[in-house]
Amino acid sequence: MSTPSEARRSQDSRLAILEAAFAEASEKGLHSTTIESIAARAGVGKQTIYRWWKSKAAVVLEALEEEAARPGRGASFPDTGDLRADLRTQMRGVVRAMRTPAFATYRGLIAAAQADPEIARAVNDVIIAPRVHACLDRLRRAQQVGQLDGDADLDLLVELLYGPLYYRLLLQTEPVSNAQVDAVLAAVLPA
Amino acid sequence: MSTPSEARRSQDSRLAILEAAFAEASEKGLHSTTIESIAARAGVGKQTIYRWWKSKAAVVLEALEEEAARPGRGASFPDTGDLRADLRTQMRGVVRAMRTPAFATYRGLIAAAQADPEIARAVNDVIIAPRVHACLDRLRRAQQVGQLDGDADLDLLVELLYGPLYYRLLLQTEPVSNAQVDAVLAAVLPA
Amino acid sequence: MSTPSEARRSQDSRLAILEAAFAEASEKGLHSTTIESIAARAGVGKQTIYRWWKSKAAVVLEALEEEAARPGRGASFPDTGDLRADLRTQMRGVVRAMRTPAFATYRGLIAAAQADPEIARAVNDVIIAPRVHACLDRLRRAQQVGQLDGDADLDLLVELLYGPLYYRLLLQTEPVSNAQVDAVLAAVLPA
Amino acid sequence: MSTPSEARRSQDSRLAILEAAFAEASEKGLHSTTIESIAARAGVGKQTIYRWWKSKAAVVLEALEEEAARPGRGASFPDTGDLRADLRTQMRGVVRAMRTPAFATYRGLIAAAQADPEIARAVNDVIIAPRVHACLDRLRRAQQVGQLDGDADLDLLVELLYGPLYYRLLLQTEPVSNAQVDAVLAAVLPA
DNA sequence: AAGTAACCGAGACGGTACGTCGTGTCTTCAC
DNA sequence: GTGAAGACACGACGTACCGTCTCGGTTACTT
Repeated sequence: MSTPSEARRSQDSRLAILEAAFAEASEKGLHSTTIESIAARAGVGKQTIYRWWKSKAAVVLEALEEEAARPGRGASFPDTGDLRADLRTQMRGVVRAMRTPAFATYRGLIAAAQADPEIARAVNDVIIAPRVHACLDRLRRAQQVGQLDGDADLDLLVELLYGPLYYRLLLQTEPVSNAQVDAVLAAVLPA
Repeated sequence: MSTPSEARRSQDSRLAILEAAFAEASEKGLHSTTIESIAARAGVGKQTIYRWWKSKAAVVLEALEEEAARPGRGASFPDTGDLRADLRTQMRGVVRAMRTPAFATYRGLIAAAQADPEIARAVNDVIIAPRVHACLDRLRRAQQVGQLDGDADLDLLVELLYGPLYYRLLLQTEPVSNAQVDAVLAAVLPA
Repeated sequence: MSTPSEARRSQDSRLAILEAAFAEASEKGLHSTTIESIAARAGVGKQTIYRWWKSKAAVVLEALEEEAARPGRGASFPDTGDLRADLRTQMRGVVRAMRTPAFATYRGLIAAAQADPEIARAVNDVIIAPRVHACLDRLRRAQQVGQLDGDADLDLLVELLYGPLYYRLLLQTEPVSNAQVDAVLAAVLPA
Repeated sequence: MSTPSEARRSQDSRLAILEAAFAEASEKGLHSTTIESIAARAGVGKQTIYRWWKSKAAVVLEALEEEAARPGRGASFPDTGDLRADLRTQMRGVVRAMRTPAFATYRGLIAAAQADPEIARAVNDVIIAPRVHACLDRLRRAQQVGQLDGDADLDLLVELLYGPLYYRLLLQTEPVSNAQVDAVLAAVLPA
C-alpha cells in the first residue's frame, strides 16, 4: 500500500485516518463514505490519504484489519475436542457477527471487490484466508482423531459450511440464523 | 417501475435505453456505467431515464431481464427423470454462465444490492427467485418419484448446492469449476 | 465568452455571478478572489461559471463592465468648449476614480493581463479603447475649432496625458494627484 | 531579505536558486513559476528558499538583479553632451529591452506588485529608482549646461518621457517602438 | 579534536483551490 | 404532453502548491 518513504510516515495521521474511516463506514456505509469525509473527520489533508492508499476501500479494509487485530477478535477456532460442537459455536458466532455494523462494512468491501481485483485480493488475504485456514486446521485435527474421514475433502467442507451463510448474506434471500447453521451442520456432518 | 402514463410511452426510447444500458455495463462494468453514458449512447434525454426507472441498477436489471427473455435463456430446469444428472447439467450451465460478461453485470447488481435494499429486492424477484423456484419444482418432482426423501429440507438443499458456487464467485477465493459442481453433488446427494 | 447555447442560459445565475464577482473583487482584491468564493456567494455551481467564462478575470471584467454600464458611468467626455478645462475636469475625475476600490479591481485586471493575452485584449476592448476614443473625439473637436494644431498627433497626445497617470498608478512610485494632472497639462498643452 | 546567520549561508544553493528562478520565469512566466518548481530545478529543499526569501517574487527579483549586474547592464545613462541624442539612445535601448524575455519577467513582477505592496517597494528600490536617478542626474547635468530651463520640473519630465512607454507596455494598446520614442521626444523636448 | 549548532536536501504534513465528472432536477423547444 | 437536449445546484473527485514541520547528513564555528 505504500510507495513514499515509510520511515517518515506520521503514525498519528495513519491512526486518525483508520479510526475515522472505520467510524464513517460504520455510520454511513462504505458507499457513502468519501475520502473527503474521512480526511475531514481525521483532521488530515486528503493528499495524506491518497499518498498511502489507492482507494477508500483500501483504507477501510486496513481500518477493519486494525480493528480485528484487537484482543480476542482473531481468526482462532474453538477446539473442545468435539468438532460438531465447535463448528456450531463458531458458526453461530459468525451469524451473530453478520448482524453487526462492522459486518455491513465488510459486506461493502465484498461489493467493492466485484469491480476491483486489487480489493478482491486484499479482502481475501486480510479477512477470508486467515479464517479459512483456522477452520481447515480445526478440520485437520478432527481428521487426526478420527472424527472425520481421512479422505474427506476439507476445502469442499468449508465451502459447504459457509457457502449457505454467504449465499443468504449476499443474495439477501432471507436472514442468516442459528437454525440455518444447525440444518447445514446436520446435512454436512451426519452423525 | 412506472408512474407516468405508460400508454404514451415511447417503445423506441425504452428499447434504445435497455440496449445501451446492457452494452455499457458489459463493456465497462456496472460501476462505471453512468446514467449519462446510457442516455448519450441511447440518444435519449436523461429525463427519459429518470422518468421510468429509479436508478441505473434498475435500468440494467431490466436490460438483463430483456436479454434473458430470449429463446432458451429462461429459468427452466432440465428434467430427464434422473435428478443427479439434471442438477449436474444445470449447475454446469451455471458455471459456464458465470464466466460470461453478462454475468459480470449480474455480479455488479449483487454488489449494488449490498447498499440498496430496493435493488436487493428487485434482483431477487427478477433473477434469483424464479430460478430457485424452478429448482425447487424439480426437487419436489424428484421427491414424488422417491429419488429424494419425503422429509428432505428442499430450501436447505438449494443453499447447499448453490451456496458454494456463489461463495467462490463473490468472495473470489478461486474460480468456479465443473469439478466443484461434481464434488458438491457427491457430498450433498450421496448415492 | 460563450460556447453552449446562449438561449437556454439562466439570466438569474448570470447576474448573481457578476454581482458576487464584483463584490468579492472589491472586498478582497482580484488575486484572492476565487472561482469557488464567487460561486458560493452567488449561490451557484462552479460549473456554471466554468461553462460561460474561461477565467476569473473574464468574470470580473464582465462584472466591471456591467457596473460601468450604469447611468452616467460611461466613457463620455465633458465638452464645455474649453479643451484645457475639459481635460482638467476629466483627468481629475480619473485621479479620483483611481482611489476607489473598483479601480483596485481594474488594476488587478491589468496585472492579470500581463500573463494572459486574452485578458489583455478584453481589458482593452471593454475599458480602455472606449475611453481613448471618447478622448480622441474631444481632441478632434478641439482641432476643428482651432484650439489645437491641425497636424497635432492626437494618439501621441493621449499617451502623453494619461501615460504619466498610469506610470504612477502601476509602478507605484508615488500617488497620483491633481497637482500631477495640472503639471502634465501645463507641459503638454502650453497656453 | 535575511534573518538567519548570513555567514553560514550556502552560496552554491543561493546561486542555484537564482539561476533556476530566472530560467523558470523566463520559460513559463512568473505566474506559473512556483516555489516548488524552483526548488526542484535548483536541487534544493523548499525550506532553503523560504528561509531566505519571503515570496517567489522576491527570489525572481533578486535573480533579475543578479542578471542585470552583468557587464554593461547597469542603470548608467549615456552622456555625449547632447541631451536629446542621449535620451534617444537610452530610450531606444529601453524599447529594445522591452522585447526581451527578461522583460516579460519584469512585467510579471510589476503585475505581482499590484497585489503586494512589499513587492511594489522592492521592484521600485531595485529596478526603477536607480534608473530614474540616473536619468535625473543626466537631466540635471543638461540643466547645468543650459540645455534645459533652470526651473524645469525634472520629475515631471521623467514621467512624460517614460509614461508613454509603460502605458503601451502594460496596457498593451500597441507595441512600443522607436517611432514612439521619437514622437515623445519631439513633443516633450521641443527644439 | 570533539562537540554542537546551523544549514542543507528531502519530502510528509494540514490546507485551499483547482477544474472535471456525475448526480438528479428543471427549463426550453420540436413534434 | 412526451421526448431530446442540456443548463442548473450540488458534492466529490484526484491534483497542484502553499507554507510549516520533521528528519538525517553534512559543515564550520566553539571550547
